[in-house]
Amino acid sequence: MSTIADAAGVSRATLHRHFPGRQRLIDAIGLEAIRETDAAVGAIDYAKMSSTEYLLAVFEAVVPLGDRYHFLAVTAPGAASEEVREAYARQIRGVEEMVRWMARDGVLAPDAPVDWAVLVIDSLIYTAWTAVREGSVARRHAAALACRTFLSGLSKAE
Amino acid sequence: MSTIADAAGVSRATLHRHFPGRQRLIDAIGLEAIRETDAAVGAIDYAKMSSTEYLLAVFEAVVPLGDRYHFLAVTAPGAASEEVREAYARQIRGVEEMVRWMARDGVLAPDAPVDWAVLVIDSLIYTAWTAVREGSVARRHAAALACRTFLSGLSKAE
DNA sequence: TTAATTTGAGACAAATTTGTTTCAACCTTG
DNA sequence: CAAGGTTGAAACAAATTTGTCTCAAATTAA
Repeated sequence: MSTIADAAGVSRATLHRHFPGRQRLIDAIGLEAIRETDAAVGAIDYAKMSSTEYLLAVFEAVVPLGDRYHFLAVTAPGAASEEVREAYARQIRGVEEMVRWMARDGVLAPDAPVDWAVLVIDSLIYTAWTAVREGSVARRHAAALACRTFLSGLSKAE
Repeated sequence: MSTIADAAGVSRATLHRHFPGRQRLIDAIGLEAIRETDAAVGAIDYAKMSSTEYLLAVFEAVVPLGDRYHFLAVTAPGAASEEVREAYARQIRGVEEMVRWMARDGVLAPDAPVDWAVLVIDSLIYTAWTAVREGSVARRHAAALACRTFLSGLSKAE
């Protein structure tokens, strides 16, 4: 708590005033992460695009929020309330829907398991954010690189 | 510490006897994880194979150890000693060498950044282990699926 | 069997973390 | 300016975690 207060540039007392108790803080972070992710993804107008264009747009929208996403994937399941975990599960189902869309469109290989695709997308989002963070990949290239990696991998196309 | 002792089926006192202090325990876990990973990868006879065959062999060897790998990637950097972090960095450089080998062989796309490839391999190892763990992917298929995802992605080949 | 080692349970002190409260200083708003 | 509200610093109690120690029971070795 005191580390968080310091990082927020606020006293420990104030942190407790805003979020009475550790649990409340964790839940608030989780809900905020979900809210921001939903907002970013919800702003995409998927009516106008193909499923792969949508995938790219999702990467573009979510990669910059990578740490929030990661919080939900790693910390929340262990420490957040049932409510947050449920909202996160809803988000995962959203990714699943996107994968099914791509599958229906014939974009995905028929033998690619949906669950696996969802996990790979999740991890590529976090990996792309990590790569930007540590300076391995330029911010403006990260989403496209992740998208391409998901679709065609990194081997030489031929 | 008491959670770990319980999980190990051992009393808290005994845990402290074997690893005097939290730091020593974390370091011991890190070193053991590195040792096991090195052993698994070192047993591969790369002289006989192509770079992609080697990649698959590495996935086969490391995916089953996924949680150890993840410990190094997530917990160790924050809490382990400099020694462990250094050994982990050495391991990452090993992955980097493998990627360069694939690049020299012309297997990788020339515009695929090496650092990105390394990060993707890392994350696919953990993702594959996760998928097995949660039952999304059969244990015997996980490594091959991860390898294929890395090389050609999940889109329909055409 | 006997001796040596290792273990678990429990008590204990110390350190760390958490949560609360008070009060003076500092904003905001009217 | 004046009132109402928010903040940081500090002190404080309570809870949790960590680390140590002792001793009886159990395991292992001789």
